[in-house]
Amino acid sequence: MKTEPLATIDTELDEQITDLLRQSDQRFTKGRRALVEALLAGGQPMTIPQVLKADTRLAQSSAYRNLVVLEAAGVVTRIVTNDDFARYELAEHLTHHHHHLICSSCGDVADFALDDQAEAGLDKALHKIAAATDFTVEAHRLDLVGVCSDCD
Amino acid sequence: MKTEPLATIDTELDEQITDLLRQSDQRFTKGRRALVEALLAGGQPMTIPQVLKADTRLAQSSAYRNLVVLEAAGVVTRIVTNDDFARYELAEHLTHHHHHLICSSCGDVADFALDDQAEAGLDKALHKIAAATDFTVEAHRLDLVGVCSDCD
DNA sequence: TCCGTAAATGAGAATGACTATCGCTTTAGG
DNA sequence: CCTAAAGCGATAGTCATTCTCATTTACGGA
Repeated sequence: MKTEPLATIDTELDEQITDLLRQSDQRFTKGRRALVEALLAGGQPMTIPQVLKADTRLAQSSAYRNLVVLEAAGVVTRIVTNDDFARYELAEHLTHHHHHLICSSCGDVADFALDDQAEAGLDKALHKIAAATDFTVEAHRLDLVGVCSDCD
Repeated sequence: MKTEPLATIDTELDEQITDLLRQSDQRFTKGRRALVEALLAGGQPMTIPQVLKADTRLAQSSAYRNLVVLEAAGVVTRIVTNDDFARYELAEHLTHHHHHLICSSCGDVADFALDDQAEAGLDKALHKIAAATDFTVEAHRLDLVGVCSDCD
């Protein structure tokens, strides 16, 4: 595995990820670093084929396996839309809270953020709901479903 | 295909569905009616195995095929979580706008509604976002992810 | 009511994203 | 430098979902 990163993982991020992995008794290996770099460079949730294409040094089986490891460690998030492939992106606590624009035609996903006021209002409403159910709420997920400009 | 419905489709709903299907050049056949009845009786998003178990007269291949037809016609909605099975429920315009509580452990899904004020605020914020993107927004999807009481 | 045709059905085969296996390689750490 | 455990990657396997196709059903005209 050579080292010609698609994107640079700064020291802070590196330490955060190393830490998260260590908590799952896992190492931040070159292959896993390459995955994170590819996701970082991608700038949007990526399917495994996209990741493999972005960095042809990655083996398919290892990519699948390591993305599972990274997800279990809380480093990446798996997003599942209606198309055939799952998508991955860096977890929110390594980036920032955001939401998704999902194309109902091609399944592509882009990120967007709600303004603070709207997010706060949403949070408040959600807390009320959470309190009224027997669910232990961990997170909320807000997606906009539509048709992207490519498919239009 | 006998007729011993799990739930009763009232005349209005029947007409709505027949209409939706007709718009896709499809008929509201007995098998499709049985699917809708099973979903209606289920009261929550159901996997195909659950549907088949609820009505053993249904053939697996037909259930899969007809749920695709019903989805294309806008009669049902396909919900995909992180577990292995897709789930289906009656489309919102046949029921009412609502959201989902998704169990991150078992994948089970329950419905909930936001109070009107919160929903209105969310809608407003979302419209602003939609206007700022090159997405043609069709719908929004808000899920709460957590752990259900069974898995806790 | 009786056909003829087109759609729907259902049993089984095929597809393909994803997972498991397993021998080889790399790494940590004494 | 050595050793044991962890990671790697090629390949085989799994299983939800889709496809195939022969049979059955149902709509519409005569």
